[in-house]
Amino acid sequence: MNTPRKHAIRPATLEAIVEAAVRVLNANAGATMSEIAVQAGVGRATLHRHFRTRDDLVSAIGIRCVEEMNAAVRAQATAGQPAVDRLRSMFRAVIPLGDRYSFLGTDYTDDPKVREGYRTQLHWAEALVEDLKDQGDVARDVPSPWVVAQIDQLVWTAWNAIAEGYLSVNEATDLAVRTLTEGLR
Amino acid sequence: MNTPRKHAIRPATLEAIVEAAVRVLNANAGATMSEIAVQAGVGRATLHRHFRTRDDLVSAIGIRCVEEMNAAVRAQATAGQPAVDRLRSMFRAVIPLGDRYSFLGTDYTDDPKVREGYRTQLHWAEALVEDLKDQGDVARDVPSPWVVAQIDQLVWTAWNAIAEGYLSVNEATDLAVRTLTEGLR
DNA sequence: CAAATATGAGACACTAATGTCTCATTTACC
DNA sequence: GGTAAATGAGACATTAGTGTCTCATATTTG
Repeated sequence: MNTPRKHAIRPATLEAIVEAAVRVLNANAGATMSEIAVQAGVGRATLHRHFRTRDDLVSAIGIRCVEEMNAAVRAQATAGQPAVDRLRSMFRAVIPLGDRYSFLGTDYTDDPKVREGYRTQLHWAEALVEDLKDQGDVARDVPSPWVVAQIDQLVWTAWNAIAEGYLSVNEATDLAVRTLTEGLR
Repeated sequence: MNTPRKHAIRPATLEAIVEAAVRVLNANAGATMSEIAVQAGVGRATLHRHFRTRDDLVSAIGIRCVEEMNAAVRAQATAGQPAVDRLRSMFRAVIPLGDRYSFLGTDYTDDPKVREGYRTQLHWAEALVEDLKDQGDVARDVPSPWVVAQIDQLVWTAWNAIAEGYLSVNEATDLAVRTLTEGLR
């Protein structure tokens, strides 16, 4: 029987836990189960019922975040477009998830699924950079890891700008593309 | 009497502790006093002798790092030069300290001295950005916080590139300036 | 409404880290 | 070389977090 009869989780409870965990762990990687429980508005025991150990919870959050990112990218991945447009689409999709993203950097999990998802993103980015170079949007003499790192950082910078309220999503997206290709001059 | 008679610290011991703490805390913000002691090659008790609590140690490291950064910037700050050259000098001085720098982001201390040092850096960067705009190296329509964030991120990216061995300090510095002003096209 | 079950609250044992202390040993300095 | 002080090693109490369990309550489902 695949359906557990006891302690199935209520959707609302799961939602509350996951959202709180993302938020709290993002603010403080060393956050405690109690803090997460309080922020989620559930009992600490409920956390342990559905995520037996703290590591289980962190892993689950990691998997969820990385899958969200990949899903967002995949949803925007239209093959025919020019590379710059795909870059813009990618930024557009990923920037609003900046908070989920930063979690992955800080609280790195050793979970193989997270690692795999991360590798998927990396390959995606590398392929995109290659296309950008092919189309002359990025100079050939710039090392690809530098470009990938720059894209990564721009997502974070853009999300921050939005969070701090001085740019809209669209403005931040455009500025990210512009910063990468043309620079700020 | 300002000179403590008992438990003055030996320069070599202090050096070992500080270096180990920077290294270890950078790799893992939640590192334990034991880990730091082991890495420093000193007894755990010695750590507590000179830094009564863990917070004291973290604060001290934070202060030291931020002061190192400010000193490096100050040493390079020649007033007469064009803004771009000052940007390059700043990168040149700060990039090799990337590991000290990243510590400040992760393991944020509430210590007022750290905050103050951080603010100093921020003002410095803001003034530089203003000059860059005046001289046409950065477009006026780009929000200054974006530029400052970009500079910050570039320091980290450049340090990473050096740490991973695919760029030299000079190459990374040049590429950082180029990325900021001209972009990667 | 009634039965089933997910949740909340709290008690509990266990572990890991912190911070204090003592004492023997090593190091620096005169 | 001798003295004073810094260090290392380890014992110790204390604290904070984890993970388990139980039982009463709230919620869903039929």
